[in-house]
Amino acid sequence: MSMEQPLNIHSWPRAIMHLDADAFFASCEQAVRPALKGRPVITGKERGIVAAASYEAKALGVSRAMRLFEAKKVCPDLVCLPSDYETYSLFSLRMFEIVRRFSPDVEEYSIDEAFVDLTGLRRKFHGSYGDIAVRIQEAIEKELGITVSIGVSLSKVLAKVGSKWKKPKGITLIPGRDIHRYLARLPVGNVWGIGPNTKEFLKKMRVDSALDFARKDESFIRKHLAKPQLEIWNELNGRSVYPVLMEEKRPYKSIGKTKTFTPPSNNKQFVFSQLSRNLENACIKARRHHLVAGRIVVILKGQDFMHEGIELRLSRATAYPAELLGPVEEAFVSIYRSGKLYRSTGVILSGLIPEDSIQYSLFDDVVRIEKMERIYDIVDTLSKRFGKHTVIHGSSMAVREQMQHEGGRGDMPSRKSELFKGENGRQRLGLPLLDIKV
DNA sequence: TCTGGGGTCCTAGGACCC
DNA sequence: TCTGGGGTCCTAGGACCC
Repeated sequence: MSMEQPLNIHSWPRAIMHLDADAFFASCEQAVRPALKGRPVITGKERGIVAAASYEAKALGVSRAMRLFEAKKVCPDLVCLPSDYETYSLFSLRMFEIVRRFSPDVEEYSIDEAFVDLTGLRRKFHGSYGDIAVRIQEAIEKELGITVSIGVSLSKVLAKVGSKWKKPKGITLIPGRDIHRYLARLPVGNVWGIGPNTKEFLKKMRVDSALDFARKDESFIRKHLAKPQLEIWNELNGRSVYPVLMEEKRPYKSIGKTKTFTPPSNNKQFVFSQLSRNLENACIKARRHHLVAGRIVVILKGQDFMHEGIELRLSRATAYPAELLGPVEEAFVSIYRSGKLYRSTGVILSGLIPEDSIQYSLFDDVVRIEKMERIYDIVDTLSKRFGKHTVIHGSSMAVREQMQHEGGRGDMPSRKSELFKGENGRQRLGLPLLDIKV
């Protein structure tokens, strides 16, 4: 394999901070309701698994992704709450605002994590990077009532090592001369970006700690691994290659909705209505962000956890289910296998572009499209006022019907579409959009 | 961890074109 | 007719993350 391209290594040493909120969802709940402070709290009730656990709950043996009934078994006093993303987003927003008071160079990495480039800020704040970390930590705790853990080092990967080192409410500085001490005590699989696969491979090569990995020759990395690992290797050695990206929320590249249902079903109409519901949800999200999709992937997952997908290319980008339902149904019919038990369906909208950049072709029925725009404006308005899915497509109805009387079967007759051309086991739909009844 | 949901990036290899 | 080599674009699937 050839990787002659040099990596973009920054030429001077940087001071990069990683900030990670402690048990974020649970902490927000405790901040909002002080009566919950000191008590074992978890969120995720709506899904039946633990999404976040407060430190009190963790101390009693509750861990992430645990099933709710198990968590209650080990901890009968557990306070179980549904996740309230609106509130968490608000806390997140305020947290980033506070961080930005110290440096404009902030990357909002996820709802509860930030990277900050602190390079050169010591003079401005009359103190060390550690002092700056303390001030940020104090400001967040005082103003929001939640705690964060912070790592500061020469690169993003090392800063992440630091923020995980001591939790909750830790501050860990890793200067260049101390890097080896931290890495020696860190299993390589715990390094950001090293997943189970790479970990297994490295184990075979007798690379166990992050230090073992960092000490390997560049030639070893280039020979056996790929670009992401080479980047991580450099970062672990204190050479920063990942910049702190402060771009305003980059737009979505894809929007997906998947849902698992239990028990698995071989009712064709029911499975399709699940798919239809996912399509509606994905489109709602796309419209909320004023995006339209040029491509759409339809996915079915069977009991064996193998999934089959098919990608559709649209002649005109859209985020209206009425336009997509036809093609999606064709795709569904082509991959659905009668009698097979399915456990999940999914839809991914990709090739996303801003809705105002749609180009109409000569063949588009502009009048019909505008009519549809008005209808979905109304749908979105109603949903905003009365709740999601106030108006749903008929094709999604079976989701509800199934809830009412379980076990009904109603296989639709299978019809194979000529629109699909198989090639190499993959299939592709070369559209014209189907008729839309508006 | 016997498997929830929402994302991003990388890469090998095919299609297509000189 | 057979054949070589090189470039670009695209996509499916892998790997990883929160």
